[in-house]
Amino acid sequence: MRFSKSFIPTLKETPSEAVVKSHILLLRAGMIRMLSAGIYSFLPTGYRVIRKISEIIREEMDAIGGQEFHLPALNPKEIWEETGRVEAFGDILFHIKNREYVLAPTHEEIMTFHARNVLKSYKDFPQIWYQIQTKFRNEPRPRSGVIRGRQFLMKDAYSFDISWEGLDKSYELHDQAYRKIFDRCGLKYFVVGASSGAMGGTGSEEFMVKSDAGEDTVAYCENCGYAANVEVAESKTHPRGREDKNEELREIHTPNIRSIDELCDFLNIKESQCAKSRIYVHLGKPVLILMLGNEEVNESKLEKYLGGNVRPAHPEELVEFTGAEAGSIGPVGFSERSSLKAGKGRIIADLKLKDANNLYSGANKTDYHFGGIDLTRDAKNIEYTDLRIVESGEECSKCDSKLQVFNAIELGHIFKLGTKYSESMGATFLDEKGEEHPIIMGSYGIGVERIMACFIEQHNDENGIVWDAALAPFHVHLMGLNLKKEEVAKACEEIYKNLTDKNYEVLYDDRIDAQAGVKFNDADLLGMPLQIIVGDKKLKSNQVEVKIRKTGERFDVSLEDLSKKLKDLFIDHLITPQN
RNA sequence: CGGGGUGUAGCGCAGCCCGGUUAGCGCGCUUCGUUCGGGACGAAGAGGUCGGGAGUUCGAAUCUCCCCACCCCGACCA
Repeated sequence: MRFSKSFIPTLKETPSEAVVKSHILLLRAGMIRMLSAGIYSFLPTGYRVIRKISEIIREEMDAIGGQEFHLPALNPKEIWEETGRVEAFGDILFHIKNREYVLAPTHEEIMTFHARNVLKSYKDFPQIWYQIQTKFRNEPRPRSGVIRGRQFLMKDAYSFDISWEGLDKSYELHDQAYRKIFDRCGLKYFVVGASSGAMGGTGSEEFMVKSDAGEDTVAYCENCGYAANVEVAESKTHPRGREDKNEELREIHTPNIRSIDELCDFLNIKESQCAKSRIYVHLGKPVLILMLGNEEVNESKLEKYLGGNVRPAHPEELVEFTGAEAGSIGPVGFSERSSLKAGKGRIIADLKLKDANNLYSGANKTDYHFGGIDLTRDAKNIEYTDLRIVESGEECSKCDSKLQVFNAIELGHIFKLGTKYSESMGATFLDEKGEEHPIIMGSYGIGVERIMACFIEQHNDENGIVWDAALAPFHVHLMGLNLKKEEVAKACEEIYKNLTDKNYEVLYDDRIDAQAGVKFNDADLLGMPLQIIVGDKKLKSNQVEVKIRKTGERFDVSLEDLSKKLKDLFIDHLITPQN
């Protein structure tokens, strides 16, 4: 490709809307442009990268027996109503105004629709169906360039099995395929256990890349490799325990004290002497959650424990359920009180509070707290479970090392869906005995643009992007300096033809009026793995210069040796070592 | 959806508080010349509904109100 004939609008300055590195570099390198918030156009160079990523994904999906589909993004709304997901997605789902269509945010329904019409016999299984296709999600706040958009490319795959063992196998195949895909793309990633959230299902793993631009928070143990989304992450819990001298329960007047901090200041006590209460509503009933000190409730863990969605109680409900306003709520007398109005109120406490005594907590009377609370004496039937959000530096639950907690970008997610969609949509098969069963499904996604963005996040320097050969828009960036000199132009044309004939993808900077510095800077910004620099001085001794973008290493090569040298370089140096 | 911020030429910005010739600057772009291995120099040019609408005023980029877009933090994130 000739630079002078290409649309590669590089930018010298950083556009003001870009904050994260990959976004800045994608814009500056002329690979993407924003059309609207969270909606990006891929320019030719950027789209070449997308195609390379897609091709790697195809090869690995095909290798596990996947069959590629291309489903419509425009979907009849009624299919989405079969599974109740029009409501579940809410405002995230784009609706078409002048016909009853929605823009698909994912494709479980459509794949299940096709499966139920065709996969009728146990002999038809297993199946793996996938596509690489545009998804639409009305994100309230798109951000970080292509990392979170309203329209994005996703490789989504779906497995159909007749047994749970079959699902395990399909899931395992995807796990292996995903590792190969991310390895081939040159990404450093790790795999975490995750909450399956509203997708429903029985198990899931996320493929994550550590990044400050990430929107997920994960806990990771370097020592044993334990990794989990903080939604589900566990650490070694040490209950605060009991103090020897057991105090009497006593009421304390605490005017205008609302927070644990204020309570500690007011009574001159430590956080570890306090139990914070939060009221959640689960299936219409109040549940009191007790946390040690100022620790936050992990709502994902709570939902998992209770089974079903929870929401924090509204201020009016607090008074109704407890008789007190926020800040004065506590476990003592809660169950008895709420039994009058809304059914027996459960109390669920974090494991750190297991059987603790001498605690301070709200008295369920505004502006009053209790001191000397003994959870084994003063509140009945407390359930204990892990409800904390893991923090950096806590002990790993699997070994004795310390956990790190950091942000990460989710690249891929694999789910064991089970029968959620097949049951609601009536996708069944007949087994050998002629009995009907719902198909057992899995669902597996990869964010294609995110691979590109994450790669750039991990492979850049102050001058620009540093591509590996696998994803680079071109293998070689050929530069002719001062092309007004005939011998330079002639040599460049020969090299260009020669390398192109050998199936190298060459970007030839043939701009006549661009200065050397401009070409060097654009080449570093665009970041092809190899640069070939042709200048008149070295050409006099029949040599050109080769520069390895990644290392900055440069050396002279004679024209005759050039293609052999390139071959060696591509084999030896230009693929990032895998995980 | 809550909080904060920005919107002036393709890009980056100044001007706005305190209204007043023809709205500036750097980069980029066009033409000519010189240069030619790390974003060169000189000269001459082109390019603007100052985000949109309404209002105040003799006069609005500037003041007021409404709307829109975009960014950041939070909430949300199947």
